Amino acid sequence: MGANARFATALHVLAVLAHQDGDPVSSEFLSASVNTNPVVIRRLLRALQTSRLVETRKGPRAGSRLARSAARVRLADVYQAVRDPALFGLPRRRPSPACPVGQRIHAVLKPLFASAELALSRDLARTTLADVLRQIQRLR
Amino acid sequence: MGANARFATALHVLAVLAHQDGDPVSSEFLSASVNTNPVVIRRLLRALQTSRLVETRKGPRAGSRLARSAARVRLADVYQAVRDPALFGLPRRRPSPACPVGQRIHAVLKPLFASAELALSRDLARTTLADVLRQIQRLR
DNA sequence: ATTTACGCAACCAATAGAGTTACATATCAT
DNA sequence: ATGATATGTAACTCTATTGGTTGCGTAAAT
Repeated sequence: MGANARFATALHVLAVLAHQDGDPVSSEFLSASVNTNPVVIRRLLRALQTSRLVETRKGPRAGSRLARSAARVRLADVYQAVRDPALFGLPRRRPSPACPVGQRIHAVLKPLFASAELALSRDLARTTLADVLRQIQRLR
Repeated sequence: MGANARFATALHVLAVLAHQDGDPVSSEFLSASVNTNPVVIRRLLRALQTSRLVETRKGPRAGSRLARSAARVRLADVYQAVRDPALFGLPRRRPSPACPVGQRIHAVLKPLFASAELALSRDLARTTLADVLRQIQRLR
């Protein structure tokens, strides 16, 4: 998939849940809309469950549904639920401690990266899942 | 490497260039500070050259140096130079056109993603390479 | 009980990126 | 000119991540 496509897929899934408001939706159904395997969807749903964005029941006529109204789900919440641990990673290999720059660069960069990611989250918090659903329905 | 570690490595390289202000620095020297292979650094430098952030000369006593003062290099410029084409990718597999949500979700998400990335860039534009160097030197 | 759908482990495949090697090319110094 | 130096670039391997897939156990509704 593309870079960080989990976020887009999560929003897709949540949009379907919002669209089918109330009714539990099976991972089979979701995977058909996303065009992938049900297990991939279940993996994604687990992250959304952990963040209390969706609830899932087992058994016949079961599936997943939103744990709160779509208006209360901000894109920033979804991003937090499924994002990679670090948007801006640091290289695996440690810089040379012999170089004055290498010795300190990572310590300097960390808070700068944190600030940038905060700015990102703030922007994502401006839009809710309800907004997304509204736009989807407006496109008809 | 970690996710998007190219950005951190690029900033590391540029910080070294700023630190050695004026003097051309070889990819050999840079790779020692970053703790990697010179070719990896040269690949990175090419992206920075393309964005006119560094200039490189060949031959003996040659190497790379900043193409403008460190105060004129914003982190957002560096990010633009080395970032992945799309911060938030879309899944490779197209959603089902049979599903009303799947049919439209990507079109709705695209501008939302663009807005978030713009917010990110705006934050990164608040800091310059000179700021980074100053902080490194302050840590002594 | 039977059926349905999730949970989860295990594995394979595709992808991207770093790392590496090798060699051609440009340029400086003499 | 010539030799030394450092980049440019292609080609390859290695590794990590992620999606995709299969199989089976388990919970819950009827």
